[in-house]
Amino acid sequence: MPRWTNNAEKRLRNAAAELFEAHGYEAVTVTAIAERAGLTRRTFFRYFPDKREVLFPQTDEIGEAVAQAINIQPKDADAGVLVGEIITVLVRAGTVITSDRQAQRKRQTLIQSSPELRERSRTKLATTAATIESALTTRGEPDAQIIAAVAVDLLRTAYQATLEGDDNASFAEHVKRARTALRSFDSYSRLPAPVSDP
Amino acid sequence: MPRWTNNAEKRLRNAAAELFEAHGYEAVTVTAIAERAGLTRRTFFRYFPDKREVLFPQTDEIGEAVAQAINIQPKDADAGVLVGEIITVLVRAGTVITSDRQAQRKRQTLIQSSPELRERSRTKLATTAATIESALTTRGEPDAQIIAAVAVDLLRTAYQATLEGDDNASFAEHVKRARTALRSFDSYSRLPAPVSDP
DNA sequence: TTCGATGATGACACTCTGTGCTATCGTCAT
DNA sequence: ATGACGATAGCACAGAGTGTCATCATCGAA
Repeated sequence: MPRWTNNAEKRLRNAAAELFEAHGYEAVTVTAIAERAGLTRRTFFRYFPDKREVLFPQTDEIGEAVAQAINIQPKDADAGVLVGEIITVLVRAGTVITSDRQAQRKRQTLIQSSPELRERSRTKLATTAATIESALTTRGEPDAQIIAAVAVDLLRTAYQATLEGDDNASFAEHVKRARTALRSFDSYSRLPAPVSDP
Repeated sequence: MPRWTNNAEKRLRNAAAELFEAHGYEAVTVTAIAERAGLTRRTFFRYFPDKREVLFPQTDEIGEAVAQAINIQPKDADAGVLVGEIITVLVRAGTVITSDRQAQRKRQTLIQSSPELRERSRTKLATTAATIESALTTRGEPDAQIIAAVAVDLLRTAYQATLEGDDNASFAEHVKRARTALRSFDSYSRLPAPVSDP
């Protein structure tokens, strides 16, 4: 029979979660995590490139899903259609993610408690944005960067709003609300000289 | 007479810049920077909280400027007006920042060369977004978070486009283009079930 | 001038992260 | 058995960041 149940990676993640919850992220050392998992410090770093990563299991599933949806679209789809698809996928993903609000709230609280973790969280979202941007660029979309960035903003803000709200507004509703707010950016441009823009 | 010219902070920044340019960010040790500046490792950390920060001198000037512009507006200004002000200030700031393209290109190349520096760069922008969001929230704007996030996205993407482009498009033109691209987010929502949305 | 306070710097020790390298142990096919 | 192989332990090391104390220059007051 195997030494233990052998899911070293899972054991490490569980140990980390328990210790972080008890003492906070910074107070917990990698050695402590490894020992609680019955392993060695060195082994920890064979499963995770660094200490933060033990809290971010996912590969960029959302970004991949969005890229997939973009690639499926017909060649002549314009930006409006592509964005519509992006939003659809994001709403689906966001709804799934926020299904167990209590667990996500705890996780989010932990992440927000440490600058290191906040930075890593931003990096993950940046990766998602990069994935989306790449898919859009492949299709020749000239404004891929800003579109991808805003899409991820919608995901993030709706995610947080869904978790923070005591009300029962759905993720989709928060996305819709945020999209509406974007209209503020489309007003008549009152810059130095309003040249021509009927 | 003072030991040297005593601008310890400036000396450290210069030393760091020179060494980074010569050997890359990661290859340069804090000790090396300090010694080149005629100081000690320990002194370095008295001027900068960490190694990355030696490359990010600014206090959040842009965020403050935007917040200032927001606070000036009359009480009854709606989101469209506020966003207009935000854009105006961002365009001014962006134009100034991108005035010496060559220097900024070098700086940006260095930052992009290291994951640590990319993360820190994102953190700085997140700070700017937080400043703007706070100013908007103070005014009772319910969509402060998404508006602030998108505003910073405009700043960042236009900044990068301005630096990367060999053409002579201005920062303002890049912002305008990106704003136009945001219209894609305002299309009819074609989600699961189009319930009621005339 | 001398003294004492003050602020900046040096010097040292220490913890923790992250990494390379080697040895060891268990498992499995032959 | 035996040998190959994958996972883990064990060790050593560099570098980041921090706390603490000593030292030194400067400057105002007696």
